[in-house]
Amino acid sequence: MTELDKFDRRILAILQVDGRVSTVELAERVGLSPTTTGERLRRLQKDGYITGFGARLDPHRLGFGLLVFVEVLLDKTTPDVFDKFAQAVRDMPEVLECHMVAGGFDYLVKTRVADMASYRRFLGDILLSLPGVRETRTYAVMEEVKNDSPLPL
Amino acid sequence: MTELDKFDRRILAILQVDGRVSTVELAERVGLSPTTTGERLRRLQKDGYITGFGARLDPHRLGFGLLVFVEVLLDKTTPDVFDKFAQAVRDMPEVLECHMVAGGFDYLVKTRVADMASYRRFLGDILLSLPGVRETRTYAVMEEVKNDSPLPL
DNA sequence: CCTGAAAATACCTAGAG
DNA sequence: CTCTAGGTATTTTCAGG
Repeated sequence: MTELDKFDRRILAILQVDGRVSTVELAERVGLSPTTTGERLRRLQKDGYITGFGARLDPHRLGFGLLVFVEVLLDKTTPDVFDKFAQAVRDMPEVLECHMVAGGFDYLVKTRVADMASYRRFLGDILLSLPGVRETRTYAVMEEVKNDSPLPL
Repeated sequence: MTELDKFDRRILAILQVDGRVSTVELAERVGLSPTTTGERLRRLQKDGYITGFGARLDPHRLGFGLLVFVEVLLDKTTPDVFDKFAQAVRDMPEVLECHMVAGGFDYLVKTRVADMASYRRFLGDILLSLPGVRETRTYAVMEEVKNDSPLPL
């Protein structure tokens, strides 16, 4: 678990984009033998650099035409509003991301829904019904300029 | 390219989480034969439902300890500021996501950097040096409550 | 859509540099 | 720590029903 050398970074960079390459092809693209490459790959997983593999899906083709960001402000009078909100959000399948931020609001929520009507339901029935939610600001995405870019290794 | 049935959705759901399962294991988990499953998988890729496969990496272990969101407001006097900004952002490896939004600002930028000093450099030397950037608001993430959640198929 | 085979490919171990 | 090489196990693929 010391440090990553040039080959490790190369492996990670390739795997970020082509998650399904075989060990032999990966080996020739990084310039090592399949055996060594396989060992490095296993080590990178064991040490937690690689947390998993997944397919990239096209949200628009799957009925998620609308991407929305929501800024959430909480009522900080109750003690454990933050934990409660965080746990509730983790259980919502519509929420793809949620981050606690420092600045003008408390949480930034990223969600994908079918359309504005669906989002209206999500906001009213689910998000605003949570205890402690004092205010929300909705920002609908008009154009996804860049999305799911790989980490610059 | 008609519609997705229950099996297709099951395949996509599994592949989102386990992008490297073999066709035979995928087959027994969805309850079809390997042959049929392989054909469906190929079709889902050809029709664009699956856009690719990738490894999920741990940003914190790779030197990206700080996640930051930036709201950007543009100077709308020049005609093509939007296109210029969008193209510049696409070429920045530090920027993981960028979306044009409707509401109080123009673009929402998601970036990962090593620390606050790195972000300071990114903001001053790169983002603010772009023509047409009138104002930015920075929100540093204190806790990543939820991240890269799969689409709820 | 399934079964059953063949063909290809992958992984794993052993042993040398 | 890395490579070469062979044997083993899987997987994929292509028949035909």
